[in-house]
Parts: sequence; structure tokens; C-alpha cells
Amino acid sequence: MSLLSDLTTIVAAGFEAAGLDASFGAVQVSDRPDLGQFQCNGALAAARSAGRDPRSIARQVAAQIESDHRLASVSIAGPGFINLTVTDRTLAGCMDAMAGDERLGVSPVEEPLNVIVDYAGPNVAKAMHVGHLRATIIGDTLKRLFRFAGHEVLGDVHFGDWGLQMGMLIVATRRRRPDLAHFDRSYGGPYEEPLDVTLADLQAWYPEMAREVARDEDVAAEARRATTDLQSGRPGYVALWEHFVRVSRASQERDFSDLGVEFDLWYGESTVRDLLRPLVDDALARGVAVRSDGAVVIEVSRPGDKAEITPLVLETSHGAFLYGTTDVATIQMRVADLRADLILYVVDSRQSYHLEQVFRAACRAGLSGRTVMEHIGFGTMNARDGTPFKTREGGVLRLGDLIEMVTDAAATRLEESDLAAGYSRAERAVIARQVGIAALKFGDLVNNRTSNYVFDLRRFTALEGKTGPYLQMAAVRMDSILTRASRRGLAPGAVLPPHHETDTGLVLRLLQLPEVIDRAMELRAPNHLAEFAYEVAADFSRFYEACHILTEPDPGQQASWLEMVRTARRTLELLLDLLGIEVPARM
RNA sequence: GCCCGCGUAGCUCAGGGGAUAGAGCAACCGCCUCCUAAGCGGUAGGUCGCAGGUUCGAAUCCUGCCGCGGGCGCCA
Repeated sequence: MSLLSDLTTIVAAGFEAAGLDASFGAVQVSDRPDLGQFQCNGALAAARSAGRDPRSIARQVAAQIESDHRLASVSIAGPGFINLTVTDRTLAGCMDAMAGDERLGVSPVEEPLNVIVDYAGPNVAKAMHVGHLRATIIGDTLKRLFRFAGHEVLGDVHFGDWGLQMGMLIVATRRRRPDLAHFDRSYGGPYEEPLDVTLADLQAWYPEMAREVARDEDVAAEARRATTDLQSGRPGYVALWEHFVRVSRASQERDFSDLGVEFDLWYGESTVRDLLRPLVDDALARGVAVRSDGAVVIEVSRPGDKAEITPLVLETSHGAFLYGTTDVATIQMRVADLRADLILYVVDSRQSYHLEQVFRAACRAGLSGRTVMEHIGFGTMNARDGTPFKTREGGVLRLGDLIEMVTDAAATRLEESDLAAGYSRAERAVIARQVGIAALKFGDLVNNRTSNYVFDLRRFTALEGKTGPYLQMAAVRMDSILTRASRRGLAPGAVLPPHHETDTGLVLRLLQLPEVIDRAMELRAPNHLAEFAYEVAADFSRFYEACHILTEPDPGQQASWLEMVRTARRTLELLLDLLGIEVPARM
């Protein structure tokens, strides 16, 4: 379907005709545009297995394929590189096919899978902070990407609402508000909403409590007791917990909404709470889990391990379940009820050890079936000095504050520019939000997922160079041209063979879309989408500078260029949509 | 101690065995009577941490060392 796959088919046939494996025919975009548009390195690899000179293989393959009408030139260079350039007519034909295709030439996957993307992972009693940014937007992009590719995808927020912290919050609340009916065992309900316990309270109490628990065994025991009481369904505690969940979720949904992120499932650890007891008992009964120092653990080490992997604790010696337990139970639920084929865990890389334990435990307990579980780890966002990002006061920067910062910076930039001068206040506010979010998201997603990166507010809000706003600007320009053209009664038409350096460059770029989508999916790597979106915008900008579309005298040429602009716009729209970036109506 | 990740231009980062290692920013030089200059073109800038190895070919794979970050049962 794609140009690259067509070329691979051509060259692969050449290798087969030469008595060599077709797999040597893989064609890629050229590293040396001066020598050709595409290249195949297969002759070098084939030389080894065939025991022949790579150049002679390349010559043989070249002779075999050079008569193909789609190829303008086939040449051999260096030790045996086969360089290809396609005819301008072929480029035009491919471009027309892309322009006429709803999916821009990207075929849907042949075997759709049930995919669950587990991402964001906010916790009760904690407003989201900068650390949640990556988990949220990487996960959101992967969700959109897999969905676009044709998979059945569910995004699950995996709310952290069922661990020891709940007991700690209950104890903290009891200290401040012992009068609440929630703590009276003899009270039968109903429970009033403790409205004066706010998220801000919970956030303040929690770290204090955590310090105490670490220091004082009595307090720790109290928190554990409250946790087990909650987990075994004590009504007052459950009511209090429901309140915690409500106030936390309200704050988090605001942040998600600002980021344009939505979830299909707002499941949490508590969703599987009724599975925990049976899961542990069953594992014990079947001998999969064992008692160790009073706890129930499941062995997860395997013969080939480089280092010992310690058993996963399913139930503590105090009778509480841990987040590992709920993680295993969540796998059980996703496999049995949601029929997941693939589960992507978009979680900080630092949790890799834990997730490995959990995956193995689920497997050993026979709960995961054929479902593939994958940890999509990511690095941390650091400050300019390389340490984790903090506010000037040394505290954790709230995600909501970060969003506000980039929005303000975009608004300032907008005011400095003459361009937005005539826009209404309301429109400028909308644009500032869209531009700020784009700067934030693109600045993050363009980085390799696995590496740590530095968040530099100044750089992120500069809005110049390789940034989200640059992409928005390019999209707005495309819209502007298309709108003006349509007002003048000009319509996109058949794509003519490109002959300019810049329109050829744009066409060659756009035709790479299917491979980029494939690669981004395969690697679960949003940065490939981000990078490609930038290249599309940059190639368009060059084309835009060199070819003045609206004043082009030749109607055929003009219609062709308009079709290229329209297709570039659709391509950019798709990519930006996958990245979760909105395009303002104008800037 | 063991395990995992990282080390590429002044800065921030891309680069899934291939040719001459790229981009953005910062620096310097140009381009707005013309579809939005948040733009475009150009110049300069590199022992790809170090040392070995595998290979026709290594930033990329392997080993060791150095440096930085992270993780290592009853927290999440």
C-alpha cells in the first residue's frame, strides 16, 4: 500500500531473481538524498550468507529492477548500496492515492487486539504533580495511536485508592475530627458528607502521617488496622473513603480536562477489592503462594535470572493486601472480564522491578493466560540541574500550576505579537490555552520515552523552533491557504508530478506516514510521531516559502499544490490528534 | 554489593549494524511592497565517556572500567 512497501516488493523480487532471500530487499528512506531518494542495503548483508562480492550482487539486483517503470534511476554506490529514485509521475500517483484515502494510506491492522492502556495513575489525597504529566500524555498518545491503528483500546486511569494510605488518611482524619459519626462503631448510618475535609487537608495530612508511620510503630499499627478495617468493609470507614475518593477525583479530572485527556475506565485498585481474598486463598490452596515470615508470598524467580527477584508479597503478616496484590487481581480482571490481549502499563521506569514481579506472579498464578503484559517505562522530568523538578520553594510542582504557567507564557507571547492584536479577549484566552498545552505536550513527547529529560520553562515556552506551537502555526497557515482558495472558488485537484525541490520534499515526507505509524506503534514511541510531525511542518514551511500557491498562474499546478496542502494538513491533523494537540482556528 | 537505565555540538535532545552522526536553542550573516516573520535561507560548532572485542562495516552489538541516575518482600 505504501510507496516504501512497493519499493521493497520490487527490490525483494530482484533479490529472489538473483537466487537470494527476498528479505534482503528491505528499502528505506535514503541517508544520502544527494545519491537517491531511497536505498537498499541488502546486498551487503546478502554477501556474507552467499559468500559473494556485495557489489556484484547489487549489480545483479539493479539490472533486474531498473526496467521497472516506477523507478527513475537505480545506482550502486560504495561497497554495494543500491540507491533508488522514483519517477515524479510515481510520486504524483502515490500522492493522489494518499489524498483520496480516508486513512491517508495507513492500513488498519489485520488482527485487532483488545488493548488496555493503564496510564496516569493518580492517587487519592494527592493532587497530580509534574511526575504525572508524562504518564498521562504518553499513555494518552499510545491509546490514540493503537486505536487509530484499528485495535480495540480501553484507557484505564488505574486510580490508586486502596492501599495503606487509605488507613493513614482515616487515622489522620480521626485525629482532627474524632466527632465524626464515621468513627462511631455503634452508629448505623447514613453518613453525612464531611464537607470540611478537603483535598487540601488530605494533602497536608498525608505527608505528616507518612513521617509518623515511618517513625512510630504504634501509629503504623493504627494505620494498618484502619486499612484492614476499611478493606473488610467497616461502614463508617467506607463512607469516609468514598469522600476521599470524590474530592481527589474532582481535582484530578480538572487537570485531565485541561490536558484534553479522557479515560474509558476510571477503575481503581478498589475495583478489584472483592477479588483479593479469593485470589490469595486460591493461590495458597493450590500451593502457588506460600507463607513466609507470617506473610503470604508468591515466588517469582526463574532459572535464567541474572539477579534474584524476590517473591511478591500478596498479604502482609498483618493481614493487609498491598498494591502488588491489587495489581495481580487487576490483571485477573482485565484478562477474564475485559478479555485483554495486550496490556500496556505506562508507568515510571523506576517501577520496573515491581511490575516484573507482578507480571510473573500473575503468570505463575495462572491468571494471565495468553495476555501480553508490557511495562512502558519512561524517564523522569528533571530540572535544569538534573535533579527532579521542584518549585522555587523546593516543593513538588502541581500539574495544575504547571499548566497555568505554560498558558500564561503563551498568553504573554501572544500579547507581544502583533498578530493577535485584533482578536477578542476570549479568543486570545482559548488560543493561549491551546498553545500552552501544545508547548507542554510536544516538549515532553518529542523526547525519547525512556530517557530522563530536563524541563526548562523558558525553553518550553519560547514557542520557537521545534515546538508544539510551531506545528500549530504550520497547520493554521495551511488552513488559511485552503480557506482563501475556497473563497476564490479554487479547489484542490489532481496531483501533478512535483518538480520543485520543496514540493518533492514534501511529497516524499508525507508518503512516509505509514512506516512512521508502524514504527511508533512497534516501539510504543510517541517521539517518532512528534519528530515526524515536525518534519512535515518544516517541509511544508519550506514549500510555502518557495512556492506561492495562491498567486500561481497555472490552474493545474495550483490545484495540484492545493491538494498537497490539503493532504499535508490532514496528515498534520492526524499526527497532532495522536499527540493530543489541538490546533487554534487562527493564531 | 547485585540489578536496570543513561553518558552524542556551548545548552536541550534525536539517532532500532551501513555511506559524510542530525535537529532545536544559543552565536554570527542574510530575507517581510508577496498565501500569518511564532517563519525561511546560510555560516560556525563533534576523539559519539574511556579501553578492548565481534563485523566487510559499530554512536548502535559484546566485555571491562569511569561518571551520573534509579531500583533491590511485608510503602505506593
